[in-house]
Amino acid sequence: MKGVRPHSRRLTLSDVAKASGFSSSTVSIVLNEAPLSRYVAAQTKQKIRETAERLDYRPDVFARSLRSRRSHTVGVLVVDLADPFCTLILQGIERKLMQTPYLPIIMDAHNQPNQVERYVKMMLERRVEGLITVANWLLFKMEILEQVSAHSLPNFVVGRGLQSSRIHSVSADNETGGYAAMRHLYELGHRQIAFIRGPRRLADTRFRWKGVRRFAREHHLRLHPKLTQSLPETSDFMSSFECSRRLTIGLLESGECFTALLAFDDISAYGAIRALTEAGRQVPGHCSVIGFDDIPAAALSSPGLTTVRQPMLEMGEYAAEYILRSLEVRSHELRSQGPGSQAKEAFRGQNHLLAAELVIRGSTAPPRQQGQSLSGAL
Amino acid sequence: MKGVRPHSRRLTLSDVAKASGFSSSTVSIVLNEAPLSRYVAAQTKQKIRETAERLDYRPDVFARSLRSRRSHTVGVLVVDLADPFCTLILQGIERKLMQTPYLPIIMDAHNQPNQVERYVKMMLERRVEGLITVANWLLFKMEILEQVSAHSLPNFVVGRGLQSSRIHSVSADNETGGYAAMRHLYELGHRQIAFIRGPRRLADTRFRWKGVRRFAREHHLRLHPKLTQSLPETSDFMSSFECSRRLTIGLLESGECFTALLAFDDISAYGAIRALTEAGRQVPGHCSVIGFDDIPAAALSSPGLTTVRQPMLEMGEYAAEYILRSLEVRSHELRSQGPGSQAKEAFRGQNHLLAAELVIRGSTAPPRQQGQSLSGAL
DNA sequence: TTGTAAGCGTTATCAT
DNA sequence: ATGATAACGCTTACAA
Repeated sequence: MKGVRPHSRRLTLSDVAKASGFSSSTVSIVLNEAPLSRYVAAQTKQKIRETAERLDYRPDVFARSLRSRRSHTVGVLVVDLADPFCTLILQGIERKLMQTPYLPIIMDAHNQPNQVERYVKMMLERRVEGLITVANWLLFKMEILEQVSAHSLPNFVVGRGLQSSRIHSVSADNETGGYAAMRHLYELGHRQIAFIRGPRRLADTRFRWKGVRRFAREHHLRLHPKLTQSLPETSDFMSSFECSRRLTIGLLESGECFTALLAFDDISAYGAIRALTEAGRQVPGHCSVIGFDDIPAAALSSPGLTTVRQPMLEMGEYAAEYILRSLEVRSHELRSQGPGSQAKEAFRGQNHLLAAELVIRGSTAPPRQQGQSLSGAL
Repeated sequence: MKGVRPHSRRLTLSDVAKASGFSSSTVSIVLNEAPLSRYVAAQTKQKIRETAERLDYRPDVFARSLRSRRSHTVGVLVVDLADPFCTLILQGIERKLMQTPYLPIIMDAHNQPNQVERYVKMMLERRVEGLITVANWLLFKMEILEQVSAHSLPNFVVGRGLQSSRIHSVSADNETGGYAAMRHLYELGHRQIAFIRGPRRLADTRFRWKGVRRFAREHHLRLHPKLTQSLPETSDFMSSFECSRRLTIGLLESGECFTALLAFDDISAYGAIRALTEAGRQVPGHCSVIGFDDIPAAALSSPGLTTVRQPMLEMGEYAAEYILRSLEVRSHELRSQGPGSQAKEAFRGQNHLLAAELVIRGSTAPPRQQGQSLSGAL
């Protein structure tokens, strides 16, 4: 038989059964710690576990899934992995799932709506037991996700823009965030504030703006319409850099005076900063800039970007927790043969909000009086 | 039967068989376009495809994998997803795999060596047909990956730091990159250049430095040891920001004169910039700074960061291609029953290098004469 | 307390 | 050209 590779056949359950002297059912029951294993003698368990260990037995996931109808996987659909907003959310999800037998199956739609659809289908085919969608920039049709709910799988959306849907979700408290950003600028002494709002259709845009307006109302601050611009309905998160830069140039050329600029998010804040510095205005010397999100770059740049942090790690963890809990509820239902309970509904609200926290860095400062020194600009 | 959910049983192959009037073997052969399908009448094929389509038949991946011993998945192990260096690589991998029946299974080790080990095992258990490791910051033991090779699966590493291993890999041409960075500074007129080198143990560090030294030698430029600092052996990519900032402060305090600084990577470049601006030095006005990698933030900050771009997308694509090709070779081997051929070895070299390209942005400029104007600093 | 046996939905090897 | 039939490795009634 020289030349023929032995191709050592994989070790199966019945190998362990033979080696331990018990039947494969007993072995299966013991190794899975199935309910029935309560009735198996401690000695037997011990022996079985030992031999399994000794032989380094690894169950075949496919056979197991085929038979048990469970995949022990959770689908994670990322609309665009390149968006820095996403990665921490993913880490949050993974961190939670790591402690469980569930494995996240991550797919990246590259910001292409048809990929989203394709991947949802693939997820379903791969029999994920739940789906988490990380929607950084929500311009794909939510209806696609209804398929998942139709299969009565736990379905959850984390991140931007979910407004009216029956799908549970978590996002940062945009309104309070917008409010906090405004207050920060106000407390520094700014009264002439320019705004780069997000795309109008985005729910986030509206919520943040609501917070801004609420603060303005409470403090008798007039929001000058000429200082208020909106990003176009772009599909690509990166394009908002360039759009924001253009809008800021327009703001500058309009001749209107402003000492601070509140941007929709960090990317657009950087676009604004680029326009300002190109026009010879220092940040924060001549103009303070504040963003939203706290993407990793915000801590890197000089000056650091003052921003409103979305708790992305926590959002990811929350999403994973939701799925885990739903799965738990479900298996209880099955066990008790009861009809669908509404225990799941108890999960704090349809769209949960996590606090957004102001992170003060170097891009904001008190407005400078005319003629004041240029030094100490940082 | 009221109250009992019908729980509509999944549609199986034999359902399609019955509906189309053929046996399940024929249906299977046709739907898979197996070799044997060449002998199936065109009419039959047509009919079978139609009914499968009509019933919206979806094969069960688990049954299929169990039987065929193939998973059609490729494992992608990311050492740390939060590293901006990784995401584009991932997108490159995915972009390539998208066009094939292979699905990437992405796992993120959160920069924890024991997670790497655990996930490699899980990958193996999930029967991935190949493994791509995205090693942004290589401080875990490569030996873990030997397990994969031991299972005689295609095994590939993309990114930083692979030096001496039998595992194939792709990385940017660090030496040429270092050389290009040097040349750029030199051509701008810089002669007093400070260096923040990477951790000594990292292969990347050595290659980049080699390029730097080669340029210096060729142009009779003396590299002042006092201006040459090394980052410590950190495990976390983000900590290099702070380390670099500290080293730069030291450089500044040493009183040595330098008009440009060449950093190990973009993160450390930003650390240096922070130190410089905090010390009141403008970039590039008083000091030019150049990085390495071209992480997304490099285009966002103002001034934009001049850097040496690692072609991450291409590196990812290359990795996926390697796996795909290996898989192809393998199935040919199986078909021809031959012993392991060395066709695989023909894949351009053990460690393939992709060109690193200089990206000139705003953080580098000609050195300024003493007393020159401050304006136009960008 | 443990063993027997019947599938899960495919694919592959034979026949015909 | 197409159809039986036997695995693949596991879980789970049910039997003992």
